[in-house]
Amino acid sequence: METRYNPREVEARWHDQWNKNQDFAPSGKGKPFSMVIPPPNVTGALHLGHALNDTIQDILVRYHRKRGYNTLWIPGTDHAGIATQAVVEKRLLKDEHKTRHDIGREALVERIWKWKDEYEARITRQLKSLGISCDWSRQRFTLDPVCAKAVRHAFFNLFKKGLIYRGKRLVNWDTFLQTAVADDEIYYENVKGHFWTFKYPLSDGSGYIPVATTRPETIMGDTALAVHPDDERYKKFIGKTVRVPFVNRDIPVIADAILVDKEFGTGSVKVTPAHDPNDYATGLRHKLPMINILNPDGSLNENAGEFNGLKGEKAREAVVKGLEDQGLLLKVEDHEMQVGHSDRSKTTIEPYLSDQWFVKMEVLAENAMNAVRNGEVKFTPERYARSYLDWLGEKRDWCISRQLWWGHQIPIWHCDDASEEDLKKAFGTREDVYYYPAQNGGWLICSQEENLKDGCVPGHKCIREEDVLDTWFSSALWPHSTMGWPDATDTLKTFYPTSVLVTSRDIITLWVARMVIFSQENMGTIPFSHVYIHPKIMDGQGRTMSKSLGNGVDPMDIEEKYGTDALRFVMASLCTDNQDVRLPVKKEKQPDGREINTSEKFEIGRNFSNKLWNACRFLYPHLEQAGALSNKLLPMDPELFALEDRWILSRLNTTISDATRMIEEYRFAELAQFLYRFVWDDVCSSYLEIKKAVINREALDAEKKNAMAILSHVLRGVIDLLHPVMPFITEELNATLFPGSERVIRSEWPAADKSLIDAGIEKAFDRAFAVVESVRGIRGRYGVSPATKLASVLSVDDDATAKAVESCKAIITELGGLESLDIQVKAAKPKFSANAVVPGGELFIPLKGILDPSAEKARLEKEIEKAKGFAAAIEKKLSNVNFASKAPAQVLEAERQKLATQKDIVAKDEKALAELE
RNA sequence: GGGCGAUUAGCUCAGUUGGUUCAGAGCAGCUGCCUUACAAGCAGCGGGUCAGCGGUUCGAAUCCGUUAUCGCCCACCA
Repeated sequence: METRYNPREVEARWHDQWNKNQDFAPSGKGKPFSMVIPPPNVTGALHLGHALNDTIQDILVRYHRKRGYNTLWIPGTDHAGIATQAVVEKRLLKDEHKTRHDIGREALVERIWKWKDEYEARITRQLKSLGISCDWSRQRFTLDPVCAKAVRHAFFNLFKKGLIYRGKRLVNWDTFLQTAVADDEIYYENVKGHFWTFKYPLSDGSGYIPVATTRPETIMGDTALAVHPDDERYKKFIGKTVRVPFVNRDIPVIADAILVDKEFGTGSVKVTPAHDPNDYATGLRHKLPMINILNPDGSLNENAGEFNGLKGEKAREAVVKGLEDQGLLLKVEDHEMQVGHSDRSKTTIEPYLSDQWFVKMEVLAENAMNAVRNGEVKFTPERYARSYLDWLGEKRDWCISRQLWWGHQIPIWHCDDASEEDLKKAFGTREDVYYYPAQNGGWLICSQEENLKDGCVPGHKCIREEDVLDTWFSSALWPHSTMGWPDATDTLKTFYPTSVLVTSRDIITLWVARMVIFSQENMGTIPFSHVYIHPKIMDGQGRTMSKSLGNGVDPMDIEEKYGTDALRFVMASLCTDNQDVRLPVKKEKQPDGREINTSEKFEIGRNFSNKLWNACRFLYPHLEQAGALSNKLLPMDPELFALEDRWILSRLNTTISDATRMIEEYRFAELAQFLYRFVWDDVCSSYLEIKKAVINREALDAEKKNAMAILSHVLRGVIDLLHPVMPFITEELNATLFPGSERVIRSEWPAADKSLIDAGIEKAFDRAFAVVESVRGIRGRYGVSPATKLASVLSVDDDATAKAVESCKAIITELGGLESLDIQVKAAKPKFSANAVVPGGELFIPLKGILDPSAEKARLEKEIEKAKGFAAAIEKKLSNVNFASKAPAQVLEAERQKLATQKDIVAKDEKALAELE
């Protein structure tokens, strides 16, 4: 074995092995455990957030596989509609100075597919490199034929039930991409603007009502002027009409207490239902006309009269000037406001009235809420159930249409001039076609088929809807579409619903909630019973990692630098109950000249791998000598057990039960920490060091052989327990130390043997360890090298203690580097010796010529003072009547014990002080 | 504006039902070691009024209230 763990070479080998043996495929035996991967967007490469998400899932999958579950994890990627189209369009513009309209729908979509192929391949490479054990033979893409079929069927079902409708709605319009953008794809920015107050003239010429606005250019779209019903200033105008400047339309003055705040501005509001969300709601309340004054590109249209064709700031200036010319402008104030911008194009969002498709949420949302309320779907941490419920509780209809070219084209055909008879004749009793009359005449025909052929309604034109579906529509089907729904596949039968969904908090509403909804609709059941929400990784300053900030970390860089297991270990360590975790990022030049983002936080993972590796490397020849390098564990002989042997077995079994619990409870940071402690502290620092003398014996005596048997048991456990987190190194070590045994990915998860867990032994060990620490402390104080073997005397208070300590003698002499340990009841302090008070006794180490009496005096005095102070505090507490009467007996006893200990320290140190000269 | 988190050592974070030697880990710092498994290591040391204030309690990092700062989600002011 090499002196350092070499991840690259080992990882390559195990990728091959797992692949060759199809270890990631379901075993076909046992209870099912299944998951679907949250499909990464094909917009770009994976980042650290994915690494974390996928590591956690893989831990769960590998654990359950080892527990004997029939385990399936389905991988795949998401077409990410608008995001992907936007990156490809941006590139088109940059490289060729062309827009999508220059090359047309077909050519653009073709280019996006190419992009997708490139990035899907890259993402898949990254995922595989992480060692995650998905069944790659089932890899899906949200736009592939299997998923497309599911989408058509889901749409069809909802359409037939009347849960999908088409309507005019105010949407967030991206004037650059010319598409509706979802609320969550908008960010707000503070923009310095103005607040214009002008006169709204009454139609009858009797005066005006002052009104203030930040958007004067929308005035041509006004269809009412609203005031507060209780506003004395304007009460008298309610029911009258005012005249819209420029277009000379009369519009009513209405009373609306929801829209209008008496105290704000002029206390009057111009209502433009087609171009403002609040006005839109007001328009619906008062049944106002909605006049669209914008073209899709954001310029004013013919409804704007003389301003037709003007856009943005120009339009605004022209309108303000017009108002001024007519003497209507009263004042201009500076005003800062929040303006919505499209996340994709970074341009200003216009509220815009357009034809869109919606899913009715009323009933669907209620059902999905119930699933969480009644505990069918459980969130971990629990608090996240709240964001889910709050969001669904709004029951806002979901706008599912997008004016894009990349995505699932809506399976609707418009037929404007056919009669119902024509349709009946064309489609007869077909169950895969459903139609109903459109609001403004004609028919909407929905088909489960891929494409209705031209001439499907003889003599009438059927034109396919151009819009595509919101990406989340196909993502919402992911758990069952990946398993082949709507076909009744064996996979669905065996593995649906899935067991756990692992994701991050930002898509609880967008994705998690919608999966529940669609699963309930399509499958009649929930899609998963547990949702584990893991923290989000931020940079050292608490900022989201992003391309634009340049603070993102590429998992593959980390794998190369530290090893994949190291990356995975650190990912698990980050998974606390927290909502964010910070990872300080550091730029670093690589030997090849490349600059990468990395973090010192990964060192612990690499060091840990190396530690484990070296422990095994050390033991290897000795295990070989003992005949333990085999797929059969050497039997242990309990007769020969020393204290440390029983201790390490107790620790092992405690760790088994802890680790199991941690995974079951999604406490991955603790899992990583427990395993780290066990391997580093218990096995390496303690057990191996204690046993070193035995291990290094040349001859294989019974004691050594037993030690090697114990160590193989311990290593067997470590390898199995660590495997879900660190799959590569554990397979490699298993193959080395237990040749011929089953691969760790398949071997059984260990069960804790409760009979070997012994708190008494762990306590005895702790006492021995306290003595060791005293020895080390004395060495540190006097700079005595650990290589210098020391003679020592351990004075104990009574025979019982002497006997107990005798059983730990090996521990103390080995770890303390002692030449001798003379255990005596109430021993006299040897001359020139340093002392240390330990539980039940006192340790003396003669240090003639080294001991510095004055330094020793100062130390003892300090220690005495400290112990006295502490003792006084405890006495005070004990003398408190309330404490004595109310605290539980255990606590009282513990306090008395502590007091005795402190008093003991004082007595012994004082004696030592007296004997110093 | 509504909701949810966070605030503990220089940095990143633990601290599971309130028990005081329970203030911890890793990293960073300092001291000493190439002690034949591991310098990606070993041994030791220093370092924190647990954000502030108030309350409950015999007892609070832990429970309640409140303030401050930071972050996230949702809704958004004509």
